[in-house]
Amino acid sequence: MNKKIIINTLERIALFLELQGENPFKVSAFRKAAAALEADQRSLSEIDDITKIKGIGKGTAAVIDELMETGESSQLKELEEKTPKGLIPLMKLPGLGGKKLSKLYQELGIDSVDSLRTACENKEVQKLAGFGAKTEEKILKELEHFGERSERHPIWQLEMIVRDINDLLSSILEVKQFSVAGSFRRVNEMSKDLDFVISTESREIVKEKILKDLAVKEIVADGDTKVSVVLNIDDAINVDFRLVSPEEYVTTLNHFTGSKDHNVKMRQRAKEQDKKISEYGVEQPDGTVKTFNSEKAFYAHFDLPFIPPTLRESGQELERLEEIPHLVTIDDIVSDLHLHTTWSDGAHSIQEMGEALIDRDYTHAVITDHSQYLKVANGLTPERLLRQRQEIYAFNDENPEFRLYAGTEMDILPDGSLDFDDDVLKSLDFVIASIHSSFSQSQDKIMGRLYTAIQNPYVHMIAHPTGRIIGERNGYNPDVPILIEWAAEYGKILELNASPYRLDLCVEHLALAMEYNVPIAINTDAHAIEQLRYMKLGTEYAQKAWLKKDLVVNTWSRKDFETFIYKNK
DNA sequence: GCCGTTTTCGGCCCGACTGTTTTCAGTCG
Repeated sequence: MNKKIIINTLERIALFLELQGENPFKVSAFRKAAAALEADQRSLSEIDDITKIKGIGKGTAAVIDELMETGESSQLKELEEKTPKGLIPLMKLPGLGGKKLSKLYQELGIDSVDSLRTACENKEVQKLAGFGAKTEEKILKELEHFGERSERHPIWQLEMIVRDINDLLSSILEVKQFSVAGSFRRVNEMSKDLDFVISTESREIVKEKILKDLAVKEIVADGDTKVSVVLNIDDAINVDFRLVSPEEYVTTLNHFTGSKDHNVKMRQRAKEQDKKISEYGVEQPDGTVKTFNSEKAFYAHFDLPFIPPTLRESGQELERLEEIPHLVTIDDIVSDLHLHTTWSDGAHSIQEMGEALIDRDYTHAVITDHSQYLKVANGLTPERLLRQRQEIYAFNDENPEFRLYAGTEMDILPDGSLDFDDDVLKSLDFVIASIHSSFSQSQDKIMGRLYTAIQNPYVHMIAHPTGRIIGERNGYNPDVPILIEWAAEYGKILELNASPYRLDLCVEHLALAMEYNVPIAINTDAHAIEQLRYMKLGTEYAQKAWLKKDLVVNTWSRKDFETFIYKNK
């Protein structure tokens, strides 16, 4: 029996109990049991007494035992027979939860989108206790475009919107402080909506200005402290604004940054000290409410180090506190090893790129334009590569405190060969190998291509190892655990491409690479100076994998970097 | 359903908003 199946079964039981309108604490008990099992690092065979795990008791252990013995859960089976599957998608309708759906099913026999629509149209729903005409209207309206609105938005789409909203909020005088919160602040790949927390003493004015200057399609909620709107852009996006006083700002930001699990763990901790956390502050045992100037002070109040938003996920982070000081941050980064210029498909010259890198206080970087195969990107022939190197070294002569290295982002061709001969590669300081073509080849073929690159003594790094674009395409589906083993064996770097479109490798694979001590380079792959900012996103994303700074190549000094790149020369 | 070194019963994170009520339940984050 696979652990994943058990976790899924427990979660499914919770879902069905919820649809039955069961006691919410009972529902969450099943969810907690699933989460506890998932958080436990051991495999099933390594766990001798499952009820020793906190959150798993007699009832949930019985489900697990039965699953292990028979492969099935009679409790889930019974629930599935009792509850129609058509109710599950209805849980997604705003305003409908387990209680209301249960009532609709029990009293009107509603078990699908269609029967719900018919019942609303016949005005049967408003007759039920707890429902009314408004609820019925709202359900009908939601049903009109049910399933159209995409559930989750990719980080690259939201990043642009966040920048626009940041500009708007910066321009409002009455706004004292503000920040994006929610899963976007935690650097999740996908988010359902955007949350902003705003500190102001003039809520009404700020609210008015936001609603006036933003392209608002619909106002979803409009209360004292909360405005919730749907933006009028192609892909409707929900944005919540929380308006609070300057004193409350930090605790509100913390609350709406979440995650939910992190907040629950923090509140439990507070409770042990007889304190109470809410978005407005921390209520002390004597009833007074304490507020904070910074999140650092907030965590210090509970004898905790500052926990970066990126780590606030499962609640497990509270048990890994001693690792936090070793994690990579933007302040540790001294180089960028994957950059394009006007020599191939970049927007800026070597000179412009170099100066922008110096402005960022980097000590070194590598220019890695595309290779000749990539004709659409104006890829470089060996001859142009030679001329480019002269320009790079000329820049170094004028800027002795900084160093640009001559590199390439070389294509691994569809037939499995490399785009440059060893003689050419040998002459370069740094060689990246990447796949940009024939994504649909079999996994064997893709792995063969990657193996050729990994084995080559002059290749230093594999860029964007899976080729994925978040929310758009999965890439070329390599067997990443094997790739990681190869990288460890041949001493190669794997990239964390920091572009919000890619974030490739993903969190799970970064964590696996760290187990194998494979060095990781966080690179922007910038095709223009503005894109150098992606480095911050890259380091934050790396934190989600608990990546240690020592393993991140861009934190290495120029001397250590040179030792690595010249070791086979 | 789970939990307990002030507890084996009575809590379970906390509060805003909405729509239904006429003091509150359900939903949401």
